Amino acid sequence: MPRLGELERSVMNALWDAPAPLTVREVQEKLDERDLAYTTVMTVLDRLDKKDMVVRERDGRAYRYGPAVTRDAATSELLHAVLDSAGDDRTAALVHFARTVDPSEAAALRSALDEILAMDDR
Amino acid sequence: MPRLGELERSVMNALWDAPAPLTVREVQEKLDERDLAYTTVMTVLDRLDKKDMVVRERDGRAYRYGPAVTRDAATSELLHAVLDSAGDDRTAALVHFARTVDPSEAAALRSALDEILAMDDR
DNA sequence: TAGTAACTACTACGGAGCGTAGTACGATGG
DNA sequence: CCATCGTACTACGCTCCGTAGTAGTTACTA
Repeated sequence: MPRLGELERSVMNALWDAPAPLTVREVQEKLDERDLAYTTVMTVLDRLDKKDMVVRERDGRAYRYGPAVTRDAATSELLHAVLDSAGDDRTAALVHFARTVDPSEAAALRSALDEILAMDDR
Repeated sequence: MPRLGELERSVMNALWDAPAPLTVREVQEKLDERDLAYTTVMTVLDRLDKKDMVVRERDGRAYRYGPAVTRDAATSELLHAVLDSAGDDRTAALVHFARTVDPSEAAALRSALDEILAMDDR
């Protein structure tokens, strides 16, 4: 997954927050604090499409855009990418990370790990 | 911590791999497969310095450059940055991540979490 | 002592990514 | 048939980064 710019990320967030695929117009309205031109939103969605971050489907004369992956999966992929870029010290980096996450998140993380490790043992 | 380019990352790796701070010349030699100009390496080190990724100290008429943070810490910071960019679903992203890490890394991660969570309980 | 080698500081340039948007053109509905 | 809405394509300026040259300073050496 390629890296996203700040506006691209906002658009993805809009798509992730929506219960169903959105048209360009609807995305523009969701971002109306930024007062973007219609074509700006179109360009961004087009780039996201080229990056395979969104899926588009025809709806009458317009397109509807939806996220190609869930937000969790996308973030998780990014985490993996960072880890891969770390080269050798993957484990060390993870341990460092573990020591610096928010406690409640640490707990969530551990219980998820417990589950998957338990399945492996079986 | 700012994002690094590919050459910048190679230079950081050279610094991380070295037991002590390196001069420009020494970094250039470590990267000699790439056959970079001396000044190219200088520029990169200069940029890394402006990004606070390295520390430089005088050594005679030359400078010696060392990493400003350990590799683990840098990677861990990046992981945090990714997580922050994820917005709401931090925990969900972590859970997704947990389910997709390499099993041996999952084990390492969990034992690190065990430690820190145990300390918190105390 | 004057030339050369080593090192730094500053400037430059081209390509890619991205925020931003305009124009041209086709379809559609009154 | 004309105005509206939507898409496709093009564009422009900024920043980052890989890459490097030049100018200037210090220091050693013949």
